[in-house]
Amino acid sequence: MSQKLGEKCDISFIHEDRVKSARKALHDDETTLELSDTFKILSDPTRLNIVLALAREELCVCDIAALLGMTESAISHQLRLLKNFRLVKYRKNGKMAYYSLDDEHIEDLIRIATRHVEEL
Amino acid sequence: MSQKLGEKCDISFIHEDRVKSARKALHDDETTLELSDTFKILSDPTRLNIVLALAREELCVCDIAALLGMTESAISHQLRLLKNFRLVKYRKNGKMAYYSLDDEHIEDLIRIATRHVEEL
DNA sequence: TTAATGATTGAGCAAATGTTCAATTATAAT
DNA sequence: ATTATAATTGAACATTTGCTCAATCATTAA
Repeated sequence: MSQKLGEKCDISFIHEDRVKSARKALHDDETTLELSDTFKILSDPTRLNIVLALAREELCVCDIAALLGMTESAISHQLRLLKNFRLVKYRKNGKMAYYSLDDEHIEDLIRIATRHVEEL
Repeated sequence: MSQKLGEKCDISFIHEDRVKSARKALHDDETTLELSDTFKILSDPTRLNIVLALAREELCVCDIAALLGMTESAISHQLRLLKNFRLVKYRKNGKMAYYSLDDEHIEDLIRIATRHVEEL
């Protein structure tokens, strides 16, 4: 995120004032990365469906696989990502692993995005 | 998204009631895809920065490249994606292309996500 | 007209992604 | 003990992604 002054775009900063102003709208690099990662975790249809399902019901891997018509393996891989991201949690009961949502804000995020999509 | 009943997970639908309930939380396939695409467009740090910058200021490609310390080519490629997604618009003036945000809701989305990230 | 410059484009490439498949673990049932 | 099954894991694979580089377009300046 370093700016090279006037190497290209040589009328050295075509709009220096605007660029300065725009810079204030950006976040620091770490926050930016966390932000984009938040969007990334929801950017896959399978994961999005898993999150939506778990927002309503506690389900085992088998349930989710049946619900989405996918293999348990594929679901398990995605659940690991969601778990690492602390979006879902699980409890073990015998052979089964019961997953549920572990985040209050993500539903708001999806709701806003849904509204956005519907207004097209 | 087709469900194969009882092929695997053979106690045929471990929790049929819950799966049925969870299914109601899902969207149709097309909406799901549009939703995940909405998140995907914001899932890259460069695009996220571009959107945040254009939310505050109208900028030319050159400005954005300088702001983010990247080549005009890289920025132009990302702008094309954002333009196709109707998140940004542009006007031409001579050699320059002035880009600006073309979406009211996306800022809300980023704001909610920012709040989410800050609460970790 | 010629040269210079902002912007766009396409090919190429390395890295990341999402699934399948097979192997493995852990628990329950016989 | 043996078998069956829910779940996890790692390797392999094709696809997608985001960038660079070079070429090109479009407009302005000389």
